[in-house]
Amino acid sequence: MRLDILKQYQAQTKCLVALDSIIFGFDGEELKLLLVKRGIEDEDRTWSLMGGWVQPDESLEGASSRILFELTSLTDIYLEQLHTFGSPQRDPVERTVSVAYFALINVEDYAHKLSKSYEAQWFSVQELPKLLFDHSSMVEMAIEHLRYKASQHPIGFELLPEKFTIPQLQKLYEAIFGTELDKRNFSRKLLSTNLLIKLDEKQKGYSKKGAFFYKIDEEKYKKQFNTFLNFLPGSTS
Amino acid sequence: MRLDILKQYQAQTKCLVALDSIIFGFDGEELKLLLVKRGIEDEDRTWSLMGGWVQPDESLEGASSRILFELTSLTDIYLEQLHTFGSPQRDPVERTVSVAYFALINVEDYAHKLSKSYEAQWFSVQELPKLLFDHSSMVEMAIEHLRYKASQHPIGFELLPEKFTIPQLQKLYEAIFGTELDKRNFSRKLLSTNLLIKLDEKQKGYSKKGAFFYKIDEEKYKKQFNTFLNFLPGSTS
DNA sequence: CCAAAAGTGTTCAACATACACCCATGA
DNA sequence: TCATGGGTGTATGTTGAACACTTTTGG
Repeated sequence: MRLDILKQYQAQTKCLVALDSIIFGFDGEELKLLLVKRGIEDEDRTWSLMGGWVQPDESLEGASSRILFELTSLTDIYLEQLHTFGSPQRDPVERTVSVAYFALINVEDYAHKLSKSYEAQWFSVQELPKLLFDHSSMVEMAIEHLRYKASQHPIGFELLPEKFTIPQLQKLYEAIFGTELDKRNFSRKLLSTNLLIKLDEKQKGYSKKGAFFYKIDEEKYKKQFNTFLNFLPGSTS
Repeated sequence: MRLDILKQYQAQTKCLVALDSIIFGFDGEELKLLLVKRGIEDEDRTWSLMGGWVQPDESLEGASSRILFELTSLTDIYLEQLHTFGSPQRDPVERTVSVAYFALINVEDYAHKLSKSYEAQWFSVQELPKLLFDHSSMVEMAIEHLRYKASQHPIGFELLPEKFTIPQLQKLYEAIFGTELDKRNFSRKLLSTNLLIKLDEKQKGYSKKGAFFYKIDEEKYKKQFNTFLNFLPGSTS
């Protein structure tokens, strides 16, 4: 190793590297965000994104899965790096570069798994509290990204239980985009992807007639994920 | 400030934070990447992306502009954060988290501005040399992102001189997507965006007839940038 | 039997594709 | 005058949007 190179490395100021997760969920009606209580002063412990430090021998993806697992006890979650935030003043305690991750989980199935060690709570994305540091900008970017992504890829499934109905899926898309959709066009478009497998079972309790459950064709879904599906749905009249 | 919080900050291992730029250019024929010579051993100085350290009081965007300016003397460049790379072993000297930035510049106009202090060279994206560390994955991701982005947004203009012809623009899109396009459909689609302003001047020297120059309507371009234009062009027969 | 949600088909407009010929000019 | 690239129009198929009625069943 050349000495001047080593010196150059040693001359650099190091930085704290943290990670924050924007965790989306869907309860059947509204798009939700999972927040925890956190703060640097006793008196102003505010709501914030779930986060943590990147450990010395940990990759960023590794850290994001670990942190999500600590909070939710879930593995195999849809997780995607969103953006890295690094303005010098973003953390008033000490300069910290934070890598934001974008996560999609299914509220209903896993609500009971939430760790008791955190004061965690689901908030509607419509009514978010004031957040720590620059977490509001992270959330804003994440919502924009969710829309972008959901318009191109059938990513919505990540937010639903394994078995879901078409009206449920439609409500999800309506929540993501904040619009109403025409159910005839929606279901036609959806079924034309051939990504759904119709089950014999019907949903009980929600409506009198009951809607058929579907599940996703995992094979095709994974294969087609990176093809553009132009999934932005047409609106209702 | 609560003491336990402060202690928690102090207990964390800090990390070197660097930045690498994937700089695209277009010479009228091929999509190019700007690389510099760099390396940690005398004997294996390899080609690499232009990069640098993030300074203590500098934002990430600030660092990326600074580093690009050092190399090219250009300001006001299209620059976008791509992804942060942080696997523990990516830099063999010491753990370094690197934020990759994606830059689009115009080769022709600014070729002469390249700093002499770096051994910099344009390479066709078709024939890239072996690169330092994980820079090849960064480049791969950047190319994919360029395609994605260019298919949705009229981002191609960033790679061209202020005045350009429609055949030039078509060549650029062909280079980005690695396909041939039908010029009739391409120009119709392009002009239908109403983003181009036809100039009186014609290009000289390249063809006998000469093609009209166009410039972009900056106003509309900026306004429409974040609308999806679905710009993926149809192919030729 | 009625209210509430599920499910389904058709028409029309817009857009994407395929395709071929004439134009301008420098050599 | 001819070779080279520039520029344009039309016909056809596909896709998305608008729109209304029938079905099921729990209360």
